[in-house]
Amino acid sequence: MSVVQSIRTAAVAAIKSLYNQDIAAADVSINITKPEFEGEYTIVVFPFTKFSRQKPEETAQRVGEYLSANNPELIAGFNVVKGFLNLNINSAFWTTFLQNSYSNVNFGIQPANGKKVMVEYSSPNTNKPLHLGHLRNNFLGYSIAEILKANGFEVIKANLVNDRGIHICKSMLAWQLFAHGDTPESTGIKGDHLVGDYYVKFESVVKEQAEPIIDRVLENDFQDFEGAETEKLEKLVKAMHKPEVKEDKDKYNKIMDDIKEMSRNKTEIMQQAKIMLQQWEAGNPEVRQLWATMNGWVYKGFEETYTRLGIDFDKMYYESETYLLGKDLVEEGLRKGVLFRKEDNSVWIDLTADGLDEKLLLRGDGTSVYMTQDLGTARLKYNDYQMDQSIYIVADEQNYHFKVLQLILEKLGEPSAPGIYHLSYGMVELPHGRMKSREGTVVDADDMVVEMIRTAEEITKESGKKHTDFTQDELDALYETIGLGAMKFFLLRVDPKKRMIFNPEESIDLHGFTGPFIQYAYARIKSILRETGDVSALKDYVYTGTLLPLEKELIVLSEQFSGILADAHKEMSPSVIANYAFSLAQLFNSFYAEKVDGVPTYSILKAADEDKRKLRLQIIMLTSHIIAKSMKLLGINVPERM
RNA sequence: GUCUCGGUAGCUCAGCUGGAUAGAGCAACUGCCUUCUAAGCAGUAGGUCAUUGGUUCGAAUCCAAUCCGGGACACCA
Repeated sequence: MSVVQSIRTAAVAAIKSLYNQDIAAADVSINITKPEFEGEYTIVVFPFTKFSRQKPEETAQRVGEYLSANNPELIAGFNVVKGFLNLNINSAFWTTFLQNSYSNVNFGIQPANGKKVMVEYSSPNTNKPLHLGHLRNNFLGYSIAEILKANGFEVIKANLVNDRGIHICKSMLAWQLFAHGDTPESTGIKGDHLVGDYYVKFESVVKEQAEPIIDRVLENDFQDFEGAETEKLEKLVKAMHKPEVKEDKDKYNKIMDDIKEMSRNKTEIMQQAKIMLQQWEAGNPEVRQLWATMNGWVYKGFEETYTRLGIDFDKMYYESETYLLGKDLVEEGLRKGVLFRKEDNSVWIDLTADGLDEKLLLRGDGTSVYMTQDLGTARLKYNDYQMDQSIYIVADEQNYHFKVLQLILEKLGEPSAPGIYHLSYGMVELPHGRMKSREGTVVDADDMVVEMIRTAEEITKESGKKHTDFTQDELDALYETIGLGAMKFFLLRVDPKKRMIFNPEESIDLHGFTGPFIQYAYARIKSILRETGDVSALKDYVYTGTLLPLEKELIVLSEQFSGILADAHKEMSPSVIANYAFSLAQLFNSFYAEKVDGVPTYSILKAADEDKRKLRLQIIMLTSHIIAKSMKLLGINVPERM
């Protein structure tokens, strides 16, 4: 049981005994004592005054007296400042805790709780390489999965690959038209990048072909369109010329975008892509062959990137195998009367009672939409694993989609419904706004990784450290550890909910609140531990002297680790771990560096006596284990030397 | 228009289940390498916690309204 939990329990008993009042443990407000006051933890007693009918000071005094009298093993003393009861935890409690924990590399990790969770993340499209946004998704998904494991859950890491659809056909068609048979082997270009290049090529041809169509539309010539489309365009063009629309830039741009989009759809190359999609769906052998070949290139490229990033999956799902799912769910829904059919044969669900709209689930021609497919996939996943929770790591632009997904599953009575959890994260943006592949402002993931590792090498060389006994392989591994560590930490240290801005002009820092800062603290500890020789004497050792301030602070902070793990899970946020690991490293650095008149206060190897040496060794060993574990939960490695 | 997320130091962010004088890092400025690794440490400076009201012994935190910014509300995925 953690210290805070012990205090809560004791406080509940105290209130019961003193005031005959039943309160919940969770209602005891406990803070970390501010540095300017004495003590480690503080109970806020203001809420107790309602039933104590005493002044806050008196209430605090009585509770303090009761606690120290009845829990001498835990509480050694207290002081009262206004309504704050500052508790001194018995220092034997801390040193016993330390002795129990210092050698445990899995300190804080929870035993299995019998619950199963799926985390779906990454889920890339196979028409272009990964970019910075995917990196945030990948690191988040990986880290959330590891955090869940540390909290005792069984975790299935899943990746649903978007390997079919019109966007894939675009790359395929452009390759067919313009590549002259180029392959990754013949060009030396990584497969996902090669395919991505043809996706870009496709878009540029569309743009070219759409221009004359747009021009005609703007001159009220609708020869490229028919029927309802012509009417819609007439309206749009008319609206565009209204003075109030011309004033409103947003409105004007929106109309212009609509016209552009409709025109793009009429281009010859877009028509060809649509035909190709139909051929793919019909199982045309030639198209399927090309599809398999090009996807194969992409997978090889992705595999390389995933391996380098240390990202892995337990289960792969492919949309080409799941896109037809969900139709049987729709049939069931119709039978149950949850869904309804319109005159044109399309199938809908009415969500207006829940404050949402009507949602289409099958088109008039019987084909399914994104939502239908996701409904089917949710059932497939559940049938595969019967997990208690299914987490989707997906950007916040899809908040509405997931809200609707869960609601529909609920209405259909699917057992997977209650477990659906959308871990919604904010987009990574550039200083000038969102990344747009059409505008070529996308930060490529592979480039980013190379750049970070190069920066790590540069800074390492500038640092003036002599790595004379490192082999070249060891140096390369070190740069990789530091570079990736900096990048992952950068993307994980911020609350997932918040969008973040990345400036490619400024390389990611390696100083301050960063991965390498924490890695450095770890390497420093390991450097000391290499010099200590036999540590078996620490095993049963419990320090009994007086703890100096930073010795105690390090133990207190370490003891909070399991609580931090629980918080990270509750908040679904790796940033909780990142912040904690940084605080711990920071505190260790102060401990390491403090000097009075040139004499280190907390020297370990040259401690004033054997007791202090043993105590401090236990402290830094525990610290090193927690740092290593925290970083592991973020998917970051720590170097033995740097 | 409706829904939703955000607005804290020049910049990037913590703190948000209400608690003591709002914290880090970067950038700026001052010190500290004959050292258990200076990717570090110690310090200075920097704030109307978007605004206004409300609830409370107590509000950055909860509620309401307003302003600013992102996103969503497709027979796209």
